[in-house]
Amino acid sequence: MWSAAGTMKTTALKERGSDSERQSEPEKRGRKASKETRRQQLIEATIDSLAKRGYSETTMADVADGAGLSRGIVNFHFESKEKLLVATLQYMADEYSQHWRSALQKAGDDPARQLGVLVAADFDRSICNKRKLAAWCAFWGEAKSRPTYQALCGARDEAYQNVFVDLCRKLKADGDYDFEPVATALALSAMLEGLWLRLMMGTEDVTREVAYQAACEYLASAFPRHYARNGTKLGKTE
Amino acid sequence: MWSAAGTMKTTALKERGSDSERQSEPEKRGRKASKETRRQQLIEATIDSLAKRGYSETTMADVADGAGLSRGIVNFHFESKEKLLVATLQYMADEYSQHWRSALQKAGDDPARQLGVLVAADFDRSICNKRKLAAWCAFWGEAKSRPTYQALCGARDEAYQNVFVDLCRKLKADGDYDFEPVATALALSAMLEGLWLRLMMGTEDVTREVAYQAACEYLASAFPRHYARNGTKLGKTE
DNA sequence: CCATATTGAATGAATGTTCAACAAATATAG
DNA sequence: CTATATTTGTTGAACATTCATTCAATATGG
Repeated sequence: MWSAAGTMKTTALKERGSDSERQSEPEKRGRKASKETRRQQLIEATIDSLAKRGYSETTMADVADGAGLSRGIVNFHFESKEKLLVATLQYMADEYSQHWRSALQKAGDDPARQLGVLVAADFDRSICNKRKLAAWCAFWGEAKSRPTYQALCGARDEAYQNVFVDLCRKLKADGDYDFEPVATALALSAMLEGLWLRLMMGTEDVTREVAYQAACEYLASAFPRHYARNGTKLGKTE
Repeated sequence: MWSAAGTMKTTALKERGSDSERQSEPEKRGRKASKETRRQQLIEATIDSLAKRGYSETTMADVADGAGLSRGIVNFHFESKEKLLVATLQYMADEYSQHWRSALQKAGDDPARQLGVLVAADFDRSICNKRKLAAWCAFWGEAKSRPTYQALCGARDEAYQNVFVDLCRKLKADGDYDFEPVATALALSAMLEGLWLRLMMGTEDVTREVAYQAACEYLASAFPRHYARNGTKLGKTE
């Protein structure tokens, strides 16, 4: 399911010009799209607004304008602003989850390759871009005071964390390391999130490539018998 | 400094009851504190509100109530809500900066000890508690769309980052490692920030100790000739 | 023509800011 | 050392604005 739908959404949308699928002709007006399409359109407009104005200044009017629709329409498709935001967060969480699961599936059976692919997936353009990162961060800022957000907000959720722990365990057994798998997995996933934060801030000269390099540096440090310094994975026989 | 004054504020206050220094007697009313004290009191109330309600729901009324003062008072001491929030962020940034500089100063000349102390400082109760972390995160969420915040928002600012790079370089020379110092420093500081984020979310079973352990795990991985697995620093001669 | 999507103005609640009145501290005068 | 004046911190109500929500009217597709 997630692997089939993935191709349409995650490719080619460069940084999303926020007007990708909006045709320039007003096309009269009226109902031009299905219910689900309209919901998605509004969610995308919400992400745009979160990224451009931040959580506290995202208004229903801005979302509607961004989608090129009228004011009242959001309350029709989503019951309230709160519901809209929850749906948006759910949308992003699902997308993220699909993304890493899909990447993991394609990685084959080698744990070292699997972990490398997972880390690389985090820096894929389709999810790691200013727009999405800003939206994530907007929700993080509100998560502590909202239980509903908190549950969805860890992009790197429990399942993700368990996969990391599992892979760390396997690599430890295979490479005879003496680290503590749970702690190492936590350090790794926290680092990925921290790098996202840095990328979102946009300051300094931290680009996606630089951030990815830093992550690879960690892999090479923690699993020297599985990863080389240049970011490539060492062969199993080496 | 923080170690001397620390006893009063950072201990025993469980998580800051938000009414620590407010005496229960109304004390008539009227001006009971100096200008600077009052400003600080309002800033503390702002942090309380940010932590409890999040950025978007922090109101002037809530701040005033939290400080036990009247509505109009905030606009008297700070010109506007925006100025209050900037002052609050500045306050936290200064506190963080002082904290790590002070820790660094006490660490002596050994780079390995210096780095270890810096990492440990990040998990000190006085700055690493739910209240402060939540406030930081509230600002992070708004930083992208506000240049003023962006400049102050990296608790781990440029100076901090430079110290990390410098220490990584020294340790590399001393321990003959083959990592890239800039990338390693970035990975390390990003990981610290990511761990903060995890602590803030409060979910899972990530405690301050667990997070610190994860950070130490990284040190042991990246600098095996300087740090042991149990979190202690290896002697220079060993 | 029926069900439903869409519009846009009206509504009401929430909230930041202003300000006139007031009170406390400090200065000035007798 | 009192009494008065001046400055300055504080209050709380009034005001203006922003914004989510509602809804009657309208448009659209089947």
